[in-house]
Order: sequence, then C-alpha cells, then structure tokens
Amino acid sequence: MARSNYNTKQKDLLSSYLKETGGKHFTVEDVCKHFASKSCEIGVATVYRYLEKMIGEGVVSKYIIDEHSAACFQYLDEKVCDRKHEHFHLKCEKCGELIHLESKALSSVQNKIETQYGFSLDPKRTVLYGLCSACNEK
Amino acid sequence: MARSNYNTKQKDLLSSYLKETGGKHFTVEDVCKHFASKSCEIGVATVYRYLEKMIGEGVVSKYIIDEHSAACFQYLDEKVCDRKHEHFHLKCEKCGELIHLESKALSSVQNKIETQYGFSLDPKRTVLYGLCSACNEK
DNA sequence: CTCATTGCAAAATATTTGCATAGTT
DNA sequence: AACTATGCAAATATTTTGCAATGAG
Repeated sequence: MARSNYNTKQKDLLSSYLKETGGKHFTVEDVCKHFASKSCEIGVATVYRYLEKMIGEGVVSKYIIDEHSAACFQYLDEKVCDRKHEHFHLKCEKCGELIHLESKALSSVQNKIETQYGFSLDPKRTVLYGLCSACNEK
Repeated sequence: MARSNYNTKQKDLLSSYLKETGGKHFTVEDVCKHFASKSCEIGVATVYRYLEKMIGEGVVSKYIIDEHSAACFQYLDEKVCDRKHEHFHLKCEKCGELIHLESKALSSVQNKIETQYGFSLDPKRTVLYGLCSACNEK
C-alpha cells in the first residue's frame, strides 16, 4: 500500500521552495515563475501534483481567498503552524491572514454539532472565513 | 444613475423560478435544465447576469461550498421561508453530504471570535468539514 | 528492466464578455 | 427611435488528465 516515492530533481527543488516561503502564501504561478527565472523550469502539472501530495501529507494547506483568482498554498511547518495540536483556522477573505484558533474555542459548538447531527468536526480541514480586525476597520 | 430595467419574459421566468426554489440551493445548471425541460431555454449568460443583479439587490446569496464545482445560489426572502437567513454548512469529507446549520448554532462562538480576535465570520464562505453520522458509523 | 514521474498539450470546468439581434418603453 | 436585454460563441482562467518520453531504483 505504501506508494513508492522516487527522488527527483523537481521534488528537491519544490521542497526547497516550500521552505523558502517561510509559511507565506504562494500560488502555482509564483512557483513556476520562481523556477523559470532560475532557468530550471518545472511544469505546472508537476507543481499541482506535488502540492496535492503535500496537502495529503498535511504539510501544505490550500486556501481559496478569492474565487476568481488562483488558489493560495501555504507551507505548514512548526514555526508557522503547530500541526501537533489540533486547531482551527480563521482566514481573512480580504488580506488572507491566517489566525490560529485553539480547538477548545469551538468545543461547545463541536459538542453541539456532534450530539445534534452526529457530525464530528475535522479541525485540520475546517477553515472559518471572514474578515480580520484590520480589514473590518477599512 | 438609476439603470432602467425592462420587463422581459426571461426575468419573469427567472423570478418565478427563484420563488419555486423556496430557499433551497440551486446552481446555474439547475436553472438551465429546468427551463430546457420546459422548452423555454434561457442562456447561461442571462442566468448569470440575472443572479448577479439579484445578489446586488440582496435577494440572492451565492455560496462556494466546493471549489471544484459550480457555485450554489439561494433565494433569500422571508416571505417564502423565514429561516432563510445566513447559515453555515457542514460538509462530510467522505460522502460529501451537505448539512445546513442555522447560523445561531454558532452564534456564541461567533461572538467570542469577534470580541477576542475582532474577526467577523462569513457564513457564506465557511464550511465546517468532518464526518457525518452515517460515515462515522462505518 | 520496471515502474514512477515528468512535461506537454489537450481537456475539463465555470464564469465572463463581445457583439449582433431581438425586445421594451 | 433609443436603448436595454438576450443568446450565442468565443474568451478567460484555473486545474486536471492522457500519453509518450524520461529518470530512478
């Protein structure tokens, strides 16, 4: 069941790129341009496939900030996002700021939804959208 | 500045359709199929343009539940159904079932997040992921 | 050698737009 | 007549997929 995983130049480059982002947002286009400027192009399809795999491993998150533009990706390393402790995310629709919300902040609702609907929330995948304080003031 | 607004057959039909939905979700495709089956076709562009206008008037809401599928629209009219105001969605990661969650189910959390982070939630964009009761039992 | 991975281009998908025509006032 | 609305098809834009070629083990 364990899928083999060949080491390729592309994966190394993409992996380095992720770390370089330091947790900042980036789009697939950003990635492609980055490598194009270093004259070591990587196909879009490869970038999408790589990111998809990283998402599956919980190392990358994908956000849709604006439905009309490309998706934003974000590398989640411990400095940016402690994956060891379950938590929800608040995401500003306007500026894209990501706020961490301890999972207990939602525990009452979590329980309510659990008993009322038999539905168990998955913090890893749940992003609460809205406007952050800065964008609210504008 | 007030744009004129001619009465057309299409607008009448679309307006009736909205009321028929009774507040349920629908996609642009739903609308088109509905009219195609009644052999009074309406162009997609017209449907999009009409819905966009209705959104501007606050009569229709647009929800993006799944980035990979078409947007959901909803007719908002208290005369039709008085619990038609904003609501959140629960979506099962496994079977894809979509559950409506009255917004007041989250109101305590909504307030907490508002005061603690200055962050105002947007029900239209917020989907809580997890496992539905059926999938939990498997 | 075997099989995963890549890159390209084509496909798929959703929504928007230009433009000629039809319809409303 | 003036001007809006419509429908079509083409354009956009993002992401996915089929497939032949390449590269890793």
